[in-house]
Amino acid sequence: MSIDSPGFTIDLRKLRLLREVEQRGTVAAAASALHLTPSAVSQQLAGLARELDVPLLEKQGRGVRLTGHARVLLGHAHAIEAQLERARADLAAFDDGLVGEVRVATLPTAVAAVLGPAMAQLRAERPALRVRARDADPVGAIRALDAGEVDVAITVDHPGGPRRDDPRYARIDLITDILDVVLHEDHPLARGRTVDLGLLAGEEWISGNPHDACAAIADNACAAAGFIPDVRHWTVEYDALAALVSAGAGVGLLPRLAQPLRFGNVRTVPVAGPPPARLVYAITRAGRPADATTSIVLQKLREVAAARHDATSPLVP
Amino acid sequence: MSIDSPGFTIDLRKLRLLREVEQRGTVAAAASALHLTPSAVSQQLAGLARELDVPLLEKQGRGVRLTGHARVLLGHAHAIEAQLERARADLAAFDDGLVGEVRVATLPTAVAAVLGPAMAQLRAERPALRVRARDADPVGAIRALDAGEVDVAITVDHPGGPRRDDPRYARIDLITDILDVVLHEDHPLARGRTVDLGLLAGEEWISGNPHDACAAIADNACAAAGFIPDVRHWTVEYDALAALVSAGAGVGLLPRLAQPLRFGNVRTVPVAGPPPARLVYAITRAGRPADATTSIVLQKLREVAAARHDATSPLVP
DNA sequence: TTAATCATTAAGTCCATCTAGATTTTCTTC
DNA sequence: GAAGAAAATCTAGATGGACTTAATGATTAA
Repeated sequence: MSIDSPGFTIDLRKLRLLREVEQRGTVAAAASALHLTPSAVSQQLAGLARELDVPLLEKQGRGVRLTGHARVLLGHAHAIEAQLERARADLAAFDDGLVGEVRVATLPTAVAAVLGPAMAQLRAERPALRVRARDADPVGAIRALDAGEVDVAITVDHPGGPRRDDPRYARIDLITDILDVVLHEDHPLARGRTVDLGLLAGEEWISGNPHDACAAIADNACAAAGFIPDVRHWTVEYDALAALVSAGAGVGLLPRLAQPLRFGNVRTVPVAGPPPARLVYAITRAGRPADATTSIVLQKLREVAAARHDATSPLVP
Repeated sequence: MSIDSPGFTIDLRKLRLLREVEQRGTVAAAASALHLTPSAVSQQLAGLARELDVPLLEKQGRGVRLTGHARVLLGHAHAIEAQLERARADLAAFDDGLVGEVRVATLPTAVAAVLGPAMAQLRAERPALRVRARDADPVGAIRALDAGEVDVAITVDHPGGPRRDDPRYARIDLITDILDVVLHEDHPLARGRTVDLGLLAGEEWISGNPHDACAAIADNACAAAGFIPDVRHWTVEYDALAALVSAGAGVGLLPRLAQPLRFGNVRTVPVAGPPPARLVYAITRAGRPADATTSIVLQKLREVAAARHDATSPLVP
């Protein structure tokens, strides 16, 4: 349908004219109230009636009377004008961060620790500010951010991702997610308070997604301990990695955010010395000053992360 | 506020452009879908952003991205377009008598017998067809009908009212409302099966509103019986007339629609011979064929009146 | 009957919107 | 890295819709 074909839309200005005629009783009075000539009002309403193919005005003495069609139409006009008024109010409220939708791409593991609590608090504090969350791995998160599909991404560094000082983005560090060793409960080191990674040089290793930060961090940690891990298995899901350990297939490293595990025969043990970790941060496009809504979500994420950090996952300096 | 001042209304066509840009992703695609040039879409959206004083589009690579403001606006646009769609549907349904409002002016006494039951049935059968009722005496009813304030009047003939064959109106007879004599229970004739009016020639009479049909009918009935009643009291409300009889102030005639009375010491007795009566009818303007909604209400009134007529108030031939 | 009020029509003016072409920016490809 | 393609925007000019003025017809009031 073409944009100027009849019936494409209804001109709200004409509805306004009709409403004014209803309230003031005559075309002339409506025209005067709107600073128009009666001729203009008459022509516009005749045009509206033609577009809709219904009679709107009937002659009544030397004045006019609204038809039943016109009254039906006006019933909706009131609703539409009210909706427009709400739209206008919401546009203003958007600038104050009271109304709007902020789209967030997040690491699945960050939902429980950060995004979920933040959304719960925001829902209570600002009911008209909606957060729309979606899962994304680090690659997908940055891609969605670049494409404008999301306003905020909660993610970690990954190979090929933007550098920390990339001017196209603004970051807020949220929490340091420490990686622990995952061992079967029968493993000789499973009961230790910490584990020296070097002692696991001879084990069969289970690695995460090679595109993910965890795999690289694990490799680096092993390299620092002086060996290259013998990776026999790859998984994308942390749960699958834990399941493999549970089955005795090998050992691995798992971020604390993905814990606790649901396998009774698996133990997680902190790494001895400086812990391998990944920094979870929120990142936004840095073009111009962010919307108030986005700033509020970021601030809430920072608050929630700070509380969480005190509890379980100390930031490394 | 002038009709073309900024903020008077929002052009729905521009909202439609914005929605198309949202769905298709680019200005060019939206323009193509609407058979316009990209230039036109760009200019219109720039104008909308200027009118609303909010940014709607941001540059994103070589394309554009919608701002948070734009998404807030579009949330309302969906609601508005849905409302417009409903308006269009209702305009069509009006012609089928499914949707609309019919305004009725009615004799107060006709509500219980005719209009009330008709409204109840219509509410069940056609929930979207609304009847708006208001009280009116015969003079006010015709005046409201002429002024276009109501579509139907339920009334009776009155002095100065339109003649039965007035071409400006169309009538539908509803019920013949017979007038009975009202007597105090101690009156010697109060226990009779009928009363000969001539026997009441010496009584003090209580009359209704002189502008009302009842007063004229009573006068005529008395004249036919060979006397002119000695009217000592006038009332507008039937209830007041009955109260006067109850107080022993005199006798009178009361329409059957106003009965039963709430005074225990008052009796109503039919007039002997041809009963004085007033014809209750529905009347509409006769200019052009009535709206389907109005016709449906009239038809329902006729049905209800026919049923009522069988029960209590036989039509005189 | 005359005058006044109201709506509508006809004709002309003016402004918003559209098209066409040029420009700028950005992405892709060689 | 250069060239080309794609996208949006800008400018200028054309077009159509909306408004005004003036005239007409109908109705009411005096």
